[in-house]
Amino acid sequence: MSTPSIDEVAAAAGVHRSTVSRAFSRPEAVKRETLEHVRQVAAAMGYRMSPLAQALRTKVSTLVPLVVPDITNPYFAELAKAMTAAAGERGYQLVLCVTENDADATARYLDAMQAMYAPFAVIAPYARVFPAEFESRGFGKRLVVIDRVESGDQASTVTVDSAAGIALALDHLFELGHTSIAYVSGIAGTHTAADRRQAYRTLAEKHGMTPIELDSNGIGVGAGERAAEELVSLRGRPTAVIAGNDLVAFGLISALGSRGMSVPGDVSVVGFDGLAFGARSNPPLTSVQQPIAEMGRIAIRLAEQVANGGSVEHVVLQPQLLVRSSTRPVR
Amino acid sequence: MSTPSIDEVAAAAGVHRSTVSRAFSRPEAVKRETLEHVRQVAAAMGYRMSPLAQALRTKVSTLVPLVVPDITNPYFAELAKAMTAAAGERGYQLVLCVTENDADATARYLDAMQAMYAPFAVIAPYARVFPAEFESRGFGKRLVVIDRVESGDQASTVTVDSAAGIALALDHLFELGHTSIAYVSGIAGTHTAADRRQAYRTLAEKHGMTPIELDSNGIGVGAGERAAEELVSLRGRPTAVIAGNDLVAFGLISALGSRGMSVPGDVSVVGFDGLAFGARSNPPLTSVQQPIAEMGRIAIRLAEQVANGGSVEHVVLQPQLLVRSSTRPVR
DNA sequence: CTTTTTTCTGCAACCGATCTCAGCAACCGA
DNA sequence: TCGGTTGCTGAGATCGGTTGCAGAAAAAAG
Repeated sequence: MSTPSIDEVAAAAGVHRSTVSRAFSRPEAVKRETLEHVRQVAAAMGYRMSPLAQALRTKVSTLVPLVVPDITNPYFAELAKAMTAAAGERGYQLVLCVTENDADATARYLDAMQAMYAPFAVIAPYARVFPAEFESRGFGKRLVVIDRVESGDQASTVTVDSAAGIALALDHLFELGHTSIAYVSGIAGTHTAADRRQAYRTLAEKHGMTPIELDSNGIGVGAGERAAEELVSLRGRPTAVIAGNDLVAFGLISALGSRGMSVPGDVSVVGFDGLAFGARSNPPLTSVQQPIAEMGRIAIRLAEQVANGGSVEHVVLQPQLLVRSSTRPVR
Repeated sequence: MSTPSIDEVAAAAGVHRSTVSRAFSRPEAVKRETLEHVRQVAAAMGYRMSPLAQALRTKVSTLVPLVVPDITNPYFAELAKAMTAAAGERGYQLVLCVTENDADATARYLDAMQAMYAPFAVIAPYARVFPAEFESRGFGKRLVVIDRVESGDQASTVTVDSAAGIALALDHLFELGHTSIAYVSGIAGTHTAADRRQAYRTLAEKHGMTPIELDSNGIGVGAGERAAEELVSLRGRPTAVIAGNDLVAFGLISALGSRGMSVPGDVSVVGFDGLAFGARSNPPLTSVQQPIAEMGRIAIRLAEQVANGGSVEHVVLQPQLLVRSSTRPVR
């Protein structure tokens, strides 16, 4: 037996539909006794309002799409987890939209969610995103991007300070005595990926080190593999490498292992993301940690802000260094 | 400018609402010329039907919930990916419901999806699931469980043959000369987890080996950690261990590494799941592979079957051994 | 004890579709 | 030519809520 409709509840409580409706969505507009009575009757009947009917009428739902390219990537998985919690706290229901990095799929998802009257959308991209493309897709500025964007007035963003993160990694390695530190960017074509890489170059030179970029024009997966290949063949081999993200770091360590090099024995590795899984990898990964939970909460806040007519904003968070076991003093 | 409503399209095409509706949902009931005309006008206006209004009226939506306890667990992430694809192929839209292993959250999700007129639900549990609990939650038998269940007539299931999988792992290790093979079950309280463990016991004894269970009453995360602890302190230390799932295997390898033991140098490890990530772990993980993509497709098929009044069914798939680098002949 | 204001509830239109039913035209065979 | 099908379209109720408006009852003001 399915849940009763509003009319059945109204009949049972001896009031009109609209009163039942108000009892739930605008309680202050109903006399106290009536309200209690209606709620009691409703509860007894196991009544719950239809979100469909509600959304249809009000043109607003509590569905919030989180668009990610690949849920299999633990970074996006952790983000999804954090965003689910953050959305739940504010009464929203997160809908995960996995695009497999396909622009069409993204567009379809956004259209579908638009049709469901989602109040706004959050998107965590794999490649540079052009908010203008989304403007036409109906969400306008009601969009939060977990990356930097080209033209800052079109969508809110929340990111972590790339330069600060890279500095954290570099300083840690300097303290351990490393002086030859390479960088693997990995596959992501996001602005932040580019920023981290640029930060590496700039900071390396600032410290009088010549930047060594591994797999510098790598495409697709297997960045770690290719980087390892390059690394072992390098004369004057670097003693440490910073990876643009944790997944690349894992791949790199694996590929290094296959070539008989151990981490941190032969080379130190620091990742970027600070994923929980890094604590159980072999070896546990030292990494620049992004405050993912906080990013989720902020993303929701920014989204609500523009949805309520507020202004677009760009929040940049500070990362922290998470020291585990993949780095060690240079011999 | 949002998408026009059916009435606006009808007006523009000079026909009645109902004709526009039929032009899309029951084209064979409309004269050819009318149909083409309506479709043309609709396309020109960028019209798309409101899934909300549609679902409200027909009491059927294309939303299919996939309930998983933790999207951060790569097994569930891969399952989600496969199910998204499988659902998409059949015209459904998967909605990921992450419960954080909380029964209330599960109930809330199921209620919500029921209210959205989801035709059925797929659930991948962390603990034993009792379909009876869900029967009352509105989905009745329109439920597919990615695990074995207690009473087989209440919900369809799709699983992989645990005994066959364990046999695969065991035979592989036997071929490599291992004779002392331990087992770590890990944290999952599912029926399949229990089945794998039982299969290990049975098969070990059948081969004249005394079963060695590590962390045999482990609770919560850190199974790999505790198992490693036990393993190193064991006299007559096993030369290989089978993990109940890949995640535990990763944790075990990590913890072993921290204790100065290398895999596969000191001990061989085989996992269970065959996750893609295992190819990039250190070392790449030998594992019993579940045909996850196929499981997704079958889950959808079974669900459709009971939704259309068909019968509950239990599909058991055969696993395959994925040999990578975490196993090696015994010295 | 009126008059005015406030509080509460009911009425009915509306959101955007679907679907049964009835009506009309064209077509069939007799 | 006429009754009976068949094919197509329109009318209007319906799904389950929300909300502006109006009116009754209660409270406050005069």
